[in-house]
Amino acid sequence: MAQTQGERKAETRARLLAAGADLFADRGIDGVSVDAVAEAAGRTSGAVYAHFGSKQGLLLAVLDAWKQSVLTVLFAEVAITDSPLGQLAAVWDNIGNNPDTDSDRWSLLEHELWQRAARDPEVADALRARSIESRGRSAHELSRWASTMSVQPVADPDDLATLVKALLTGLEMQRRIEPASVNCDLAVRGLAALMGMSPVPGDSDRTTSPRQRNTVTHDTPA
Amino acid sequence: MAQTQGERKAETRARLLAAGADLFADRGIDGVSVDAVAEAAGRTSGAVYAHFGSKQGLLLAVLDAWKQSVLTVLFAEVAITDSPLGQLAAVWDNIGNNPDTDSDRWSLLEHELWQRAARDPEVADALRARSIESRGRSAHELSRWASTMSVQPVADPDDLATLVKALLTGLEMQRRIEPASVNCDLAVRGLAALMGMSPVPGDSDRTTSPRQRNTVTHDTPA
DNA sequence: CACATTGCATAGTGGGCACTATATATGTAG
DNA sequence: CTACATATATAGTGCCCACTATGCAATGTG
Repeated sequence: MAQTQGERKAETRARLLAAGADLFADRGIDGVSVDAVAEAAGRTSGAVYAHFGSKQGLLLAVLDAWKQSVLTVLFAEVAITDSPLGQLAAVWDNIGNNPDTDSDRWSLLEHELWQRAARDPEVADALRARSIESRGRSAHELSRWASTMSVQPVADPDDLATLVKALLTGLEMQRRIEPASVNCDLAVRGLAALMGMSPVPGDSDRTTSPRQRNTVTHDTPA
Repeated sequence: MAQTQGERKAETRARLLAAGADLFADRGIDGVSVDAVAEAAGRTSGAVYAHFGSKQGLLLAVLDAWKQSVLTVLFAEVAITDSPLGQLAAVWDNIGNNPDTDSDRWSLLEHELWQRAARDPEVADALRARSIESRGRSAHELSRWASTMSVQPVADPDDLATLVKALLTGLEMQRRIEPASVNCDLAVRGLAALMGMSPVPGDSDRTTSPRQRNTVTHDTPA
């Protein structure tokens, strides 16, 4: 007996979710056929329909499995950095400065989902739940950070988390269109302004110069 | 002679572009067939291929025709507002606080294009050109504004324009997922921080309370 | 008034894809 | 060992859609 049926089923499900996340991020949801996902997972489309019922079901399951993964990594990276501005730089490096990494693909997938949410209430609900939860976690970390640093951010923790996420998201988008227009120093200046850290020293300061990339890796959620 | 051939051709082209922009924004590029665009324009798919060669050609033409329209309206709205914080509020109202208006649909279309640009170099080039140009205009307006107001923004005009656009884009995205988490006051606080206007008064200040909506309208570019 | 050209319509055509119906093989229970 | 249950494979089916080939009526030209 190589595997029980339950084990095989669980493995198939995990493979399909991983393949779905990968391909959806790479080629876009509409650019990927159910057969392609199944093949990438070493299965056939029959398995997808047995597990998820439809392509949409697979999509929602991918979204669900994906919760928290990016934020968890982010906090880990910030924790192992020391200077205040260096920590802001670590935030940017994780969100928007990692071409061809896991976080890069997650962010493309997030955009795919966002776009679909604009027209599909079911996806919108799922994304909203995720958004509320991750903002809560960010707000907590940000308020701890602000009191440690003795700075006065421009809004209360929850609103501050919204502003920070918005700025990072917008910068990351801009970077994809026009990489030259966005760099780490710029992101740090923007973040510092929101955190109430005035005024940021110039480029000569080494805290915002190119950093050795830390290597906390993402693991695909179960 | 009702129309010369040239007039008819020009009208068909304009109709197709308008219908394409509308439908692409509404249902997504992949969610709209060439036949649907043609029908919305009162023509048939033959006209689309005669004018643009392919669906992609139509898309690029839509992108091209769309240049500047949003920024032009934005500056007009800001110009007819008086108080400094009121002007920041006017910026947000135009970018992110207008459900079911033209600017709302433009922003959805912008996201459609952004997403496609992530996988299609031809679209990416077109978007990049648009981005550079509009940042230039914004930088100019922002630096004028900053010197008029005697404030010291957190970065030079070009970088400041990038930060402002990023923040507005991110807030607008967040608003679509979770409208309650973003309001005008929050946007004004964030913008003010980037502009170096410390510290923003609380909510009781009337400058950020609900404003009568101005009515500068978009015109579909020729 | 011949007749070329243009602008668009009409009518396919082939391919891709979401989804279904059913078969098969492997594990499971009595 | 028999009989059933389950997980996935196989083989369609019908639809949608980008794109093409061609027709045709209106416009332009001498």
